[in-house]
Amino acid sequence: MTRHETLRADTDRERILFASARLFREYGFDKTTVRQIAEACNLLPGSLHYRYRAKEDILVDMMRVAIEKTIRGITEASVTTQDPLQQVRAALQAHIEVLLSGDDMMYVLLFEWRSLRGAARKEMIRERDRYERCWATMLEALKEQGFIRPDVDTHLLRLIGLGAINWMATWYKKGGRYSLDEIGESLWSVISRGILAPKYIDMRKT
Amino acid sequence: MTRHETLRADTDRERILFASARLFREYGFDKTTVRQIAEACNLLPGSLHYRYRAKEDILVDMMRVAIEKTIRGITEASVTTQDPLQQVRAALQAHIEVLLSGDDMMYVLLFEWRSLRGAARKEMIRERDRYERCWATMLEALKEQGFIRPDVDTHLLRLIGLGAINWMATWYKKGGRYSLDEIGESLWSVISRGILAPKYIDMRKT
DNA sequence: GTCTATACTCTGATAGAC
DNA sequence: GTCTATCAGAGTATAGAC
Repeated sequence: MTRHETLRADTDRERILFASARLFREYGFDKTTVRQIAEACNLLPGSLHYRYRAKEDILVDMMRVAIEKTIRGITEASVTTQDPLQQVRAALQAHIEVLLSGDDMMYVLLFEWRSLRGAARKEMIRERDRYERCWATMLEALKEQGFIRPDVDTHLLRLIGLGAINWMATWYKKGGRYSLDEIGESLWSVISRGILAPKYIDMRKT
Repeated sequence: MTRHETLRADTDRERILFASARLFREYGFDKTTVRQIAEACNLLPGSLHYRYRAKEDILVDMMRVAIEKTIRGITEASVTTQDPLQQVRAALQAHIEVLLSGDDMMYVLLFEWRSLRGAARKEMIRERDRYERCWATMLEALKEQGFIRPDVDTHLLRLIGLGAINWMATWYKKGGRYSLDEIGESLWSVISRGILAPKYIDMRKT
């Protein structure tokens, strides 16, 4: 396959994924028909079938892209500083921004994994675990270094924190009452005061 | 309608709602067929249709029951004490317990409202707002009385806190690593330290 | 109130011409 | 690679006997 073909393929793939993501988000995976998807891509159903043999294949491919984007987001954000606290702060903000910046695939990733069955679902659960392990590693390191109070269970903390962020996808509206920065700062304000050892609380930057 | 008929109707209604909730949770609303529901209730599709004219009607009725249960849960919990901090603590635990105690309808309430369209969806949004206003009232009162630091935005706090709880429905497993009490205590530990004015932090009971 | 039987629509997926 | 045409099956909802 030549470089040109690769680029074309990526373009087509992305056009299908973006259009599908918008539809899956608005109507849900089950209520979206392959005819709708094809129409949104200016393709006929038969042509779409040539790219993706089944509707579920589109969903799986979309989720792979979305989770990769999320992992890349928090990874790149957290390497911009050496300060362990700032790394977590940056990763938190990155997760919020990747999730809420308007990419419908992120929304689909969170709420449509139930539409997957069998092997595809297992694969996505593995991918999600891979993402969560990034957080587990960060938080455990922070605790070992004494930043986090000993009585805090980092596993539960991760579930609570990521839950608060993921749920934002249900209420955040672009251009609404809060900016992404305000949201991130509020969350960090609560969580950092809630979990840090006393001597570090005043070291937080917002 | 006699008392006997009322009870019968409620019983039938509940049988249908419980069975539907289990199916909606397991397969999703869209993938659940009316034939499946009827079979799970030991009814034939025609008989089920006599009770509920459309599948969506079952979902709406179920959500009404679930949201009423939630509101009753936090209301009854918060009146057991006069201490404003303990009221919020109790309401928080009540929300966790109502949500995670195993009632499939609660799960459906959280994740299937997207399957509603038009008037039904609007009604559910109103109901959800009614519930959230209970929290808004509690939190604003707490702030006015000086328990919560002035820089905390109670609206955002509510969204963050309820998000953390609601997301628990995606990961909590009965009999798993954490009990409902542990989960509630961890969340309260983080949030209370995170938002309370300094002089109240040591007044918290866990 | 409950059942049998079915109408009618739309779905995902495919076959095969071009 | 893209299109036309169509399949087999599943979906909701209903009509009408009992």
